[in-house]
Amino acid sequence: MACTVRLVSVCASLSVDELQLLDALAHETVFPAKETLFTQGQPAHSVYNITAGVARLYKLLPDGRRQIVGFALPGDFLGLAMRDAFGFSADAIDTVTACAFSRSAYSALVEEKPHLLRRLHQFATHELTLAQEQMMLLGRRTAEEKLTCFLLAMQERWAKLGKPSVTVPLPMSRQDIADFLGLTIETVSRTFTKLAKDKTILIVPDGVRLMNLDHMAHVAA
Amino acid sequence: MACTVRLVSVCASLSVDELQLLDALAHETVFPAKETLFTQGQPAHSVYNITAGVARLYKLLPDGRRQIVGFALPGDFLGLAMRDAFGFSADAIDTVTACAFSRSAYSALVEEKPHLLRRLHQFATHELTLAQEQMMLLGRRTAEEKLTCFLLAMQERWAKLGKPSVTVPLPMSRQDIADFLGLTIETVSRTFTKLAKDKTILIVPDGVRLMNLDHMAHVAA
DNA sequence: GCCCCGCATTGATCTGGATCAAAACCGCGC
DNA sequence: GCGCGGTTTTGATCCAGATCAATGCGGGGC
Repeated sequence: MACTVRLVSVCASLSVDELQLLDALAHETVFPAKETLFTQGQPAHSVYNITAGVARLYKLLPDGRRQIVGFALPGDFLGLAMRDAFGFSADAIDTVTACAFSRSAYSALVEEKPHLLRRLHQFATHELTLAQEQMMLLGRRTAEEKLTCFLLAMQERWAKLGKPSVTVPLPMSRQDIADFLGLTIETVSRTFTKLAKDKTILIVPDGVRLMNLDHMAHVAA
Repeated sequence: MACTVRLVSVCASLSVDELQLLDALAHETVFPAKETLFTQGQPAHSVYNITAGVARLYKLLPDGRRQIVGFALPGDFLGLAMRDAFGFSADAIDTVTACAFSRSAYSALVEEKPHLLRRLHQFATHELTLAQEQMMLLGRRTAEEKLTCFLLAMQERWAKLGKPSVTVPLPMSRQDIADFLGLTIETVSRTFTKLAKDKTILIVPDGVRLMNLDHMAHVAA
């Protein structure tokens, strides 16, 4: 497994021989941009560990309203929050590569490796903390605060993956950002424009440069 | 430990001797209505298992805006989503009794009892699923849908605790409901009035009677 | 019983963000 | 380079829910 995210991912807790066990179970899969990894409600035969690319994770209402519950970056694990069926859909934003594990084999391994379970539990509680932060954002923040928090959070996430920079890549569309922040595409666009006019950010191709981190951190509180 | 929530709680996974170990660690604590269990950012010396009453779990912004991230009912475990400090505050809505465990003793026990860890992990992933559901609600649903979903969810939760009934107790204030649903108290009140006029619900002291479950389930989708 | 006092309801008005509607941009294929 | 389809930006208007402002109501203390 030529895994470039080993140190930040679930696998970081494992010994060499445990990794070999895991290797035997994993099959690396490539999903081209826009392809579906899995769909909400579908029986969860596999779980995934993203190794490259970005995926959007979302829930749909019957009338088509969409809420993106998260963006999965390299190192993220998909399959924590499901019993038999996936609780959300996932699709590739750019080209995504992922380690897929059959759920039964993965469950069996987790049973007998408490290290791995502890690591997964850490991931789950971290996700839960982020989800609660997102509830605050969705329920109580203004459009400008939402976008500011989002940009800072994305910078932070890329930084943890070894790409610390004030230039933040944004591979997702404006519509995706809107559906993540509980806004419309027009409001997201207008808010980007406003932050750019304020010289808080500079809009660059496929991303944004953060020009006034102090001010942004203050808005995000 | 005269624990009335044993079957639905974390403890359900334990054997008799493990329960005795846990008993030795627990001290039952009573919090009168409005008292604080713990505060966001405070070092987390204890974790809690609610045995009676209802607590509100919330985050505050520096300017006072509040988001309630959940209501803790009997059987709920508080202390999943924190590293060293609590990620949210909790206070008693009515009289709350809880089993408190010192965090260090609890961590040590979890280390050596994979049963308990697996159970905690189940709780965490369940919480995560609920949190994602709440994101959908906060980001994409209308006021009427929000309240309808909330009332159905509360009914479900009381039912799982052995109180199945179309009369749903609501010990929390209108302001609490507003801060949970990302609305104002006025909108919550108006929406209650509208649902009552539609004969979807009947407002009773400290709660609500659900008069048209089919219609509510349809709105909640 | 009656007076508070904190909560809830109702009413009137305002507004942030949604909706509707063009334009502008930006690859990409030919 | 040019045309074309999808995305983004900008503009004009609208409206769900917020805000501001009384009024109502219920339970506890005396």
